[in-house]
Amino acid sequence: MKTIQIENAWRGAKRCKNCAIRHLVLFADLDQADFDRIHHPIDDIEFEPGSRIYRQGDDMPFVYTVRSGLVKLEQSRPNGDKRIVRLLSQGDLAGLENLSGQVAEHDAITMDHVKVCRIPRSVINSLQRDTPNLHNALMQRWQKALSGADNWITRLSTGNAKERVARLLLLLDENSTDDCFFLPTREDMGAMLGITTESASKATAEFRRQQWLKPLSQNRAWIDTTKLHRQFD
Amino acid sequence: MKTIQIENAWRGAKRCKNCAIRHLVLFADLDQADFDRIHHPIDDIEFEPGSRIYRQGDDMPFVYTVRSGLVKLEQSRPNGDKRIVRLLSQGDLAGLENLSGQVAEHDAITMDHVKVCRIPRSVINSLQRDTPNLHNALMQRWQKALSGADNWITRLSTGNAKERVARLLLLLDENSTDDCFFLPTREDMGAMLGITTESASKATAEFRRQQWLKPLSQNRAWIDTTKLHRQFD
DNA sequence: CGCGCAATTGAGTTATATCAAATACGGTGG
DNA sequence: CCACCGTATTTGATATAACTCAATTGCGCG
Repeated sequence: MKTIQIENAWRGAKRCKNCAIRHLVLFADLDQADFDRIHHPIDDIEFEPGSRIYRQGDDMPFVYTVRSGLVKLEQSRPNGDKRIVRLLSQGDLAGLENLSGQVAEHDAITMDHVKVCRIPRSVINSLQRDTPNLHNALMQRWQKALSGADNWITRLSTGNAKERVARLLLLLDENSTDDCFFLPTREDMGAMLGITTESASKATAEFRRQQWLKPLSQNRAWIDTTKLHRQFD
Repeated sequence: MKTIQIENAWRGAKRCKNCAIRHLVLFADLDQADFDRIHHPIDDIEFEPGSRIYRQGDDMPFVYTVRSGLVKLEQSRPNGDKRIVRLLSQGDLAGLENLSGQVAEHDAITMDHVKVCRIPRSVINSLQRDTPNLHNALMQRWQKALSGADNWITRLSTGNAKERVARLLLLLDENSTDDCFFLPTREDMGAMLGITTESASKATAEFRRQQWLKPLSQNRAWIDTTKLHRQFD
């Protein structure tokens, strides 16, 4: 469990410019000259569900681009229980705070099977000097993260338990490209919403009875967005 | 009520470089040449308590540096009630999202008597091209805002009502340069913590009975940080 | 088939929201 | 300076929602 496989070590990032999801990632607007400036390896890494990408307090000279799957950022409280403060999916950056040399503020843990690119801080910093486009891309990530954090408070940490679960499902559904989406464990729901595992379970169970939520395969589900939205948002 | 006074219109920002709190603000590391590049007015504005600096949805070509006082950023929920998602104090930036041309995501409302500098987006954007120091300063603001948002979730939106109030008081105390700090209304406490006004009131009243909290003048208070921390954090 | 973990369900307890009333406070005008 | 008014705060009683604890069910995997 929680093994890490390094698939490809791209010495010099020769294949970054052919990346299938390059339009989504930090390097979207880089040109050939920019890629030539990358002199440190960008590694392509896969994680199985439940792996820890990095740990709160780690001093790591990397940021991670999520290529596929879902990653949770969670903080531990002094009493030991954890609160999930953000979800990352395709195109998002994990470990932004590492860019300015600060230690990681969260545990980053995969919920799915996850593929990431591990980008050395030095690559970002050296590119920043020469490529204004990277600045814009970075600023957009900051902005998206911050606006997501605000939403997390307003939508997921406000109202009663059923409302919160409903809004979480709607959020997961919105962010999914598919017509179904990843359904977290009840424990993770609780840690995201600031409610207990049992309360999360009771809410999802009721939604299923109402036919507003239909579990499909393992960890995947579909929701009737119209009905859920009308009831709770 | 809610009047706005423009104190000084600094055509060209001639006095920015003599700003008393320049070491705290976005322009900390700018040099003479940088200041010479500022060709749009940076206005110094004062607000009385309860004024709205900008409104959710506004498309404003400005960011605001808080020079003194306390500003709350709040979002309205569809049902009409509001949730405060962040507090800004000296040196913080309000309206960061305006930099990338997006509309304001919050109402920005003063809790105190507040002084801000209103900086046109164009000033930031043109300086960004030439001064890498500004980039670093901006990135630090993004990072601080994001880390504050995470704390907001982990510390202020988790646990029971008394814990939340205690942690809010501790946070306000930490951020205060003084040995006393600004004590929000119970309604604002509720909007920050996701609890009702009455619950916020009951918690603060009990803390006062326990002598852990001592109101001083209007809106100002002192806490026994050791005792509060031992009890609730 | 049975094991282990996650999810569900239920009963009992506690905390918080709700509603209503009383009190304190600051500001205003006489 | 004092009386009054509106607002914020405090307090209490009750209803409701969430938590806690425990037991049961469901499910995937070996």
